[in-house]
Amino acid sequence: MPAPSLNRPQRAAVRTLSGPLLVLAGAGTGKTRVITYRIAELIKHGVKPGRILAVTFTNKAAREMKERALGLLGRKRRGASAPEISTFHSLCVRVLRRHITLLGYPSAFSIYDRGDQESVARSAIRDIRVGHEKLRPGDLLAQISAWKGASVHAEQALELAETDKQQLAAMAYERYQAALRAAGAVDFDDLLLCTEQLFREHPEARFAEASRFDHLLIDEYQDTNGLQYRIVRALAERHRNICVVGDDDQSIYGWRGAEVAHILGFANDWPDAKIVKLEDNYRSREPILQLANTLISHNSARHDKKLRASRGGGDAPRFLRFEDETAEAQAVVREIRQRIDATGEDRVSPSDIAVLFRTNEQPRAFEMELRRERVPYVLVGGMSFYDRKEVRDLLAYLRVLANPSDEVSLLRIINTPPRGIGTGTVQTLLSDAVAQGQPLWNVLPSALHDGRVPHAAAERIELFRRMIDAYRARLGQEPLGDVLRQLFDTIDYRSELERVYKTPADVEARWNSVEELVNAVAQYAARADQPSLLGFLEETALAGREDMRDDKTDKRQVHAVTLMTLHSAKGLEFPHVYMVGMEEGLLPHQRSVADGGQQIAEERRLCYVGVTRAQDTLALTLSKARMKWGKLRPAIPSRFLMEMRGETDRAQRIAEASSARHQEDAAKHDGAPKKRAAKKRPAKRTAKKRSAAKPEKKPETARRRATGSTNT
DNA sequence: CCCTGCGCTTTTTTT
DNA sequence: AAGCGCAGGG
Repeated sequence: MPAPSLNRPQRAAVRTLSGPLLVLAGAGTGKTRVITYRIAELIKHGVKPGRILAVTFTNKAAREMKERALGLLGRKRRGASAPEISTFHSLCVRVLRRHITLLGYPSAFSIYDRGDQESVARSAIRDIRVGHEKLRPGDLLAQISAWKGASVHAEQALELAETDKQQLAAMAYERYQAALRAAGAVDFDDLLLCTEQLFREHPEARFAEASRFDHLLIDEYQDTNGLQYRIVRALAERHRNICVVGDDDQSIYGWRGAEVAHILGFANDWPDAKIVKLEDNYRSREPILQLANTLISHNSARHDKKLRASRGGGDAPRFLRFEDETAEAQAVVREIRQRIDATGEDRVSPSDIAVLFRTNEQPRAFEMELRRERVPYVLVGGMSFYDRKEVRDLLAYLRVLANPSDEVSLLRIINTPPRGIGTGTVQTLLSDAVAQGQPLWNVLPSALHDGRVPHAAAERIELFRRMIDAYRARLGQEPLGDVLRQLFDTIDYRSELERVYKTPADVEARWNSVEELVNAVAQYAARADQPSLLGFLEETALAGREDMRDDKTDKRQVHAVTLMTLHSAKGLEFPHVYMVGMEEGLLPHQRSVADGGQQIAEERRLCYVGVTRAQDTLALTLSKARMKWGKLRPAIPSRFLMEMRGETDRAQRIAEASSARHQEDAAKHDGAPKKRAAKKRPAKRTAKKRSAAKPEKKPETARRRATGSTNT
């Protein structure tokens, strides 16, 4: 790796080897490079690598940083201990593995991902409903996440809840959390929440963890939430060697509880902090940076800084408008094709191109066109390997082996493949489990004596239970890969695939995933120091959204156009960027238009992040109309397009038009349920049936009702 | 118990 | 347009 020289402020940051250090750095100024060089510098000055902890935003960033830091030190050091570089979540998992029993969780706790969380959320809200005021799993999870980010536990949420919806969510939160605890499971937020609680309630554990490191470095500090902030403080208060790096203009995770106040208040938290500003942008050509600077200047509450472009020249960014999203995708993809096919200096490698968008439904049209034009592409954050149904099924088996209390996983596999244990039987057993306050797994043996469970089903359950137990017993004894292969053989998953999927090609594709999973386990077993099923599951849970580190996929990706959301693009750069769907309702997103102020500012930062990803060329595209639920809707150009060109008045008018339209939509949305309720007889009937138990939708009654149903 | 088809709802970003 | 829940037949 060539070592480009550092400029003066960068050097100053790298050479500050102790004490609190804040690096306030704009986009493309070499933030990550400062951290990497500083790690290498510390080691050169005799700090043991193992005493350094660096925290990054993604696992991918962590891997890359580790590579580079070790590269700077030369190969001979590779054998020695390495600095610890990981995400907050990985860090917390490791802490919790050592201490979580102090909090009453099993040491083999499961980590629930989004899909698992939705299952739990769904059953938590099942009968919490007042009038037409209902809660959707997604809404509940968002609210819970917001509370957890602010360290609000379930019991406190009830008191804090203000709106009716929040009241409902608070009640569901209690159930949700109870279900997780009963399953010996934690969700992603719990990883942080539990760690914070551990540090607060068990000083000896905090001391042990804080003593592992003498230097702490944190990248993307503007995106830390309250939990992360307190964990950082707990870890750094002893040695005070804390270096944080970030850019307040790139704070885009406010919805997850991130607060810019943490980076802006760093100097207050650590009064002796040294502050370094980086304002020389080495990434983007001057006209691109100009656009970005003008755009972000529309945000009022920010640390004022102007980025200087060190790369002059370059084309002015283009603004392109199309009839609809199909035309938009066609035009962009056709242009990409031409750039790839060009000869000589104009030739562009697919991997130098990125298409950035706001929401996950946008790439659909682009995928279609890219396939049609046979342009290689990678969709980042889309359906990953670990989201495939067959992989999730088999992973559920593994998770039950590791932790039989894991109810979501147990429910998923108890009749997959179908083995004659129907929903009726499962419901009976589930209510037994609830009545006895036991995990479902523990009441399975009682099925044989439970008169309500059909004899045939009870026998199937017993077979299933013994099978799982037998494999559990083999876990520590035989190689992991062998055990799993035989397990998948025993349940005859191959036949299940043949039954469900009609064409041989489908079956083959699905079976390939199964084999890939077995391979992934084998690879893990070969790589890990002390391979364990738990370790494997932990890796898949934390890195699941990323692509598997499969050589084949890696090679394909090297030559592919990147499709991703603006959020995933943070920290990356591409020579050629297309920002698509630059419309009101998408960017800024509808839900931010509703709230105005704060939220629009975050959308503006998101747009800023997008623009500053581009090195050489940038195209911003939009459609005049866009399909929504099968209907074509006219679109308003994004106010940000006007803002970045300095047309502030026009931007203002668009903002007004956009809110007006949002009001209309909201009115329509509110009116619709009335119509539906009036139109539909069946709806009335259900309402009548329930009416005996269902009073008006008052908050207090709502609480009583839903609390009552918690017991059932 | 298991499968199919119909109708209803659907509005963001992710470790 | 698509995924989910529910009803009805094998």
